Amino acid sequence: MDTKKFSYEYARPALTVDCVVFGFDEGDLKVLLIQRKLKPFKNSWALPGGFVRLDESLEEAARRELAEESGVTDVYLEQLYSFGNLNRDPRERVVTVAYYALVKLAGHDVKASTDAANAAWFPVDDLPALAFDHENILETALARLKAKVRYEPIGFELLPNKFALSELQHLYEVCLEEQIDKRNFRKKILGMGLLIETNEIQKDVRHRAARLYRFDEKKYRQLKKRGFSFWL
Amino acid sequence: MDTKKFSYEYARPALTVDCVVFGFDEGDLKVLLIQRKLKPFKNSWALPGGFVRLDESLEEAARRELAEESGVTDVYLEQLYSFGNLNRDPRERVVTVAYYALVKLAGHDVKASTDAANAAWFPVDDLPALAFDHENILETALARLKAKVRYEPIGFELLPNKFALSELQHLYEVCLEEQIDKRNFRKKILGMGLLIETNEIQKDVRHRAARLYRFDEKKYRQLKKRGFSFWL
DNA sequence: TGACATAGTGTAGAATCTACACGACTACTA
DNA sequence: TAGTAGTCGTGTAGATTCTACACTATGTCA
Repeated sequence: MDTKKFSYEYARPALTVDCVVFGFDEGDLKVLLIQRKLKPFKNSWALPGGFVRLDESLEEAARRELAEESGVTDVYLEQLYSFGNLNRDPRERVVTVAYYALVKLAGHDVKASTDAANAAWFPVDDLPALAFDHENILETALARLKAKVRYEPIGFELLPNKFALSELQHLYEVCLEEQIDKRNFRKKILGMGLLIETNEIQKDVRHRAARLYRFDEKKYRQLKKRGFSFWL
Repeated sequence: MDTKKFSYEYARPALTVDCVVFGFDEGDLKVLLIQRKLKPFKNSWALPGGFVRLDESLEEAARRELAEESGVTDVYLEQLYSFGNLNRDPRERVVTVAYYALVKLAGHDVKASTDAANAAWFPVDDLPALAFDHENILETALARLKAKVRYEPIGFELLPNKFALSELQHLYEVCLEEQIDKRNFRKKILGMGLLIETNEIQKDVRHRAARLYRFDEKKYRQLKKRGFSFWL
């Protein structure tokens, strides 16, 4: 039985997408990994991903794989980089277009995202060995996140819609790996006029509750058009 | 005669690389384009590029195509973005990994690079219609160049090894599309300590000749390791 | 030798950044 | 219910950096 139905004049690499999914919870940065059920790297942890179909764009493929393998939908998703070294897959030549996603982890229950497949969240500084060149991809994604969080307001994608300033600050401290002065941080972030003060406060917290804020995405888009640039 | 020798179980998109080659000459930013000899878009101008072979990495493919189609070698080359929309190529599904290159155009004679194929340099603000989605790729490359020139010393890749400060300033003015104050520019760029003063001056110039400088790449790498960051 | 074109130089005022400490509020507990 | 523990929320002074701005010097060319 010949299952190889698609023929071409020249050899073609296989094309996949892989996703580095970041979440922020319990005070640190996490990545979503899938445990492989098939060879090669059977039982190893890997980034969610898979083959690109002919009837979908690259981003569509990334979103589909994300949904199928980990139940993650409606997230911030951005192309990261394409990896095409010769021996990244032991079976044959595979080129992958990597994406990274940011999810509001604290909102969704962690276990809810986890039960779709054998998926789990790992702290970025305590990872298992990964399949293929996925450690390399993950490092690239971390570097991108760290750089981009400074000049685009993407940090908010990792927090719930309503958050305390101290949570935001802590997120930045974790991403940038540096301490930030509380008063200076507040001055700067509030000075940009992109946070809307709600009249809610933190709940279930064992000390004085902080005021919650929302990110004003609409205003950000307006300001951006006029040449404003987010900077932290 | 069956020329379709390569068969796969699932359909695969074709994979190409395309290069946006920037040069800086006669005071403005130029792009290298190739005139297509084949359908589709026969006779249209397009970015140099072609199919990725199985025995070469993505970057190798980009360098090979660059050399074959335009004679350009030994340049700064960096991956830009991958484009995979469904109908970017009318024949079939083609995904392309785009790169951008920076060449020291003033050194090499323009015509020397041009005679390899039907290739020519176009000012970025006066381009012909381009094949496929190449205008989109080019815009993406321009945006990247404009952003990156601020925080990485890549501008030097577009200038000859020895250059006058006014040439460097002019390059920045063109890339950033804004006027820069001469004294402030000199203060900042010299203050970084990354320029080596040569004892040469401009030649063939019809006014007082300016002193030439070189970029101190070695020192930049040292400083970068210690956390220094280039900024303009 | 005079006209032209660009090279090369400093400063003052404004804006931004940095470092730093304490009273207010809430939950918990003894 | 008074005390304690833990975080919230706030302002300022000094250092640094940014910005705007104009003239003399040096070489070419006619």
